[in-house]
Amino acid sequence: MTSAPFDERLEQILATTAKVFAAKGFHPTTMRDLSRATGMSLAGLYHYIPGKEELLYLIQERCFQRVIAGAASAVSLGTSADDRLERFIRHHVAFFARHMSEMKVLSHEANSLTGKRLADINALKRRYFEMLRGLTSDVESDHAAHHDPHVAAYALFGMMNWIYNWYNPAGPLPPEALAERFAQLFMFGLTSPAPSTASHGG
Amino acid sequence: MTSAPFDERLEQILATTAKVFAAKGFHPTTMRDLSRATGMSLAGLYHYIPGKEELLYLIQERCFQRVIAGAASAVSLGTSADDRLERFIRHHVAFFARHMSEMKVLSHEANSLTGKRLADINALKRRYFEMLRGLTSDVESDHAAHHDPHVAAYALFGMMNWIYNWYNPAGPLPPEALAERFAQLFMFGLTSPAPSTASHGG
DNA sequence: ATGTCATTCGAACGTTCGTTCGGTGAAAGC
DNA sequence: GCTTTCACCGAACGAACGTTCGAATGACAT
Repeated sequence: MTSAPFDERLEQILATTAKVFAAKGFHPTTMRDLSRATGMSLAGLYHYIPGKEELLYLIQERCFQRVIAGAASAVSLGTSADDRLERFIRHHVAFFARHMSEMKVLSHEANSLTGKRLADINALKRRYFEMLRGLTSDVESDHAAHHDPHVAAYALFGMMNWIYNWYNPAGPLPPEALAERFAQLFMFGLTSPAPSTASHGG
Repeated sequence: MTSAPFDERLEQILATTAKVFAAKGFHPTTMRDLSRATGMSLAGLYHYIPGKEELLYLIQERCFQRVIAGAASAVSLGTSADDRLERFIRHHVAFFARHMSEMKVLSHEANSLTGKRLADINALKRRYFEMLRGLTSDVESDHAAHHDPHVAAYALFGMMNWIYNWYNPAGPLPPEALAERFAQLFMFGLTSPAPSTASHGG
């Protein structure tokens, strides 16, 4: 029941809103901030969305669906437990680095939603987490390692979801290089010798 | 120029406020929430602090000073680069787990301050970060590892500072056990064989 | 030309926010 | 005994918030 131009305009609004939410945070951002950022009147915004919280929900829901689909696709190409986990890591980190605003909003505003919308997003989160926990569990079985797959999965998510606090995708370290380093670091630890790829010296 | 009973009352207020900030977030928390939580009138609160933001600042500043001092003390006992880094990790994780409210507020509300107060906290953050980067750098030198100490330090902070999202200090895994697992995981990776300590089977 | 519908707007509404004002009662100082 | 100081409060203030209202605009079908 929605028309194409309507959807395109909504998409623009969501993209702009994600940037503002990422920069200022959800709660400090006012509808007047979004009005300014989108070049639209306050009332005009309400033609596209029923309220501020729905904007946050739409940003999180779309982003999460994409990251889950991408991860499933990446993992499906794996040839071993180790390989599948490394592919998951590389996909998540690279996706994060390439969609910093949306992923920051997803990570940082995880509890800014309420009610059904919060429950919806939490369901996606659980699905994604179980996906990773399956992988860490398989890897540990293969290596007879005695970590807890549950703890390992959360530790890895922490490592990866923290990057919005410091990483600059336009800096000297491109997203794929960051992803590779994270994969090596998590699989083999800080004390392991050089990763298999050539040195990144420069 | 402050009296002892005044300071004690302020300490109570800060402890209560930290819990509320941790539970609801800084911005959604209203002064009326804090009034209710402390059992004090709205105006009464302002007898102890000049404003809401100062509460956040005091919580973050005190907590950060404590964590920095504790880390310096823990690291000083180390006998090698590896040992010092492991001690840093164990201290940070255990401290985090034992002061979840304050550390969550420190991690999650890192950019909720403004102006001079923000600059103050950021200075402490830089000091703490450089402390860890020195350690990851030393460890990598010793092992001729080819990771980036900068990236490794941020990855580790992410791993550790994420725990407020999932860890329950009163659950089956006590803070020290969590700290030990994190240390092993970061030093040797997920694929490493069992850690040197006895198995935690059960 | 007329009616319809999507799109957009300026202006306002009611609420809630952080903060302040003017005060009260009790203890402390002299 | 009078005053000062401290700890605290009920009530209110002005500002800012999310949201809504009623109307204007333009495109397009009839």
